[in-house]
Amino acid sequence: MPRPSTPLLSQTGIRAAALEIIDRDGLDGLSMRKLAAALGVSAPALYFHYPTKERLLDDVASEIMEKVDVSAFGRGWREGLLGWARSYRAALAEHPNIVPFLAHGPGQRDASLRRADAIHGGLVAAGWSPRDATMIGASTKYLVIGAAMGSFSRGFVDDVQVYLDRYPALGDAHRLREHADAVDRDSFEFALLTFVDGLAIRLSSPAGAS
Amino acid sequence: MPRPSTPLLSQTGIRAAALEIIDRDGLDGLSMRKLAAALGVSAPALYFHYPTKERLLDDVASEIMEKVDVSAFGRGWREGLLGWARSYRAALAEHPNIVPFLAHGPGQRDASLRRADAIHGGLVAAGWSPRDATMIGASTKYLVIGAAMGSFSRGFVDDVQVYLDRYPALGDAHRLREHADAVDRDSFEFALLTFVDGLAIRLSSPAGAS
DNA sequence: CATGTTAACTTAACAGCGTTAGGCGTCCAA
DNA sequence: TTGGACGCCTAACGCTGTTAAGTTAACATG
Repeated sequence: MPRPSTPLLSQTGIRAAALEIIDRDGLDGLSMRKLAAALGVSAPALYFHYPTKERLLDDVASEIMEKVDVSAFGRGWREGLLGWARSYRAALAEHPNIVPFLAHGPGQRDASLRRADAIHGGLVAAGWSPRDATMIGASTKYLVIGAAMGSFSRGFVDDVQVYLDRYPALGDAHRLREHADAVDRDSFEFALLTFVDGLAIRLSSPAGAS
Repeated sequence: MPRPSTPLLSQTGIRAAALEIIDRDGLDGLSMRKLAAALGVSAPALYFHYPTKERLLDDVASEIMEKVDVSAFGRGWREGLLGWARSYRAALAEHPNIVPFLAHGPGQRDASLRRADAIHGGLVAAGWSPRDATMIGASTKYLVIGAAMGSFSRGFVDDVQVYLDRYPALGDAHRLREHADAVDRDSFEFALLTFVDGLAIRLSSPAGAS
């Protein structure tokens, strides 16, 4: 079956199928053969639309990152930072399995740069020094990525015991894991608000406070 | 060559060689065949000492985590938190390539639980509620893991432009990458101190402040 | 309308992966 | 002295990402 009248594949379709597999089977669960099978096609056919698996994943990651919203910087640095961080985390939490990949390289260069500029610009416009703005941006990213990694892997299960006081009613691991998402969400919000509160101190006090 | 008089392999030796390869060639650069070759042995020989590659990596990760120091909680929650976070980050920064694996599952159960208990206990003893203690522990972990992921991958290169104001002298990507470590270290320290400052507010004000 | 090129797929194959099966000789205990 | 476990070996399985070569439909051009 060569050259069908209507193309069987498209970059959009490939990305969608890939993301579906990743969400369902994990990042390691995605193979080119499995992806091709899901699309009713043989594996090498994919290479006519994406030069490599990594490029495909780059595109999938970029697609996810497009949901990150930096528009709130128009309402002040505090709102801007909170809005950015929350939409960032929400975007990653929707597809936790791709986070390890996403955290290991930039996707589309243009879009990320535009975002970085908006964040940095918004902070500087609010009175932060460029150096502080850089570090605030990086710090916020740390929080988001760290939280996303946590929710990616229920690997923070070493904290089982620690979770118990938060939800003292439950003793079995099943319901515990069920509520781990809530713990993650609460903790992220806690971390973010605490960090922003700490920032407020720094901004109000003269330079070189700490 | 069957059954040599002195065993060629040991778990310790295997771990050391594995970590060396990971540090040099990255996590994906470690294969059982390559590891075996480095030890002057054939690949299946490794399976007499480790049942699986994942178990081996678990052990390597645990070994790294053993350098994390929670003893500073004896000198108050602030010092405890700072000491823990810094030693944690330092341990990961020494072997950035293993961070993605390390962040995806707990290693030795005993050791991590002991650490988690020390952290949680130290916070509660200092007056934090168990719920807050849980979230503080999680938040700090977010910061460390996020920062470690950032230094693992020079993947935050989308921030190239943002870095420029921090080190305005350099324009080429080479020296920029060179200084990226410094930016990461500064940003982590900034994030950690800011977060702890924010915590101090919360502790001094009545419950349910935010 | 015939022709040549390109597009979009196919099957076959390569090297490398983690891992298992089976063989072989050397060491240790009885 | 014999038996068995130990610690390695080679061979092989099914998987991976990717490349090569073949096939034919669609499209552009004379």
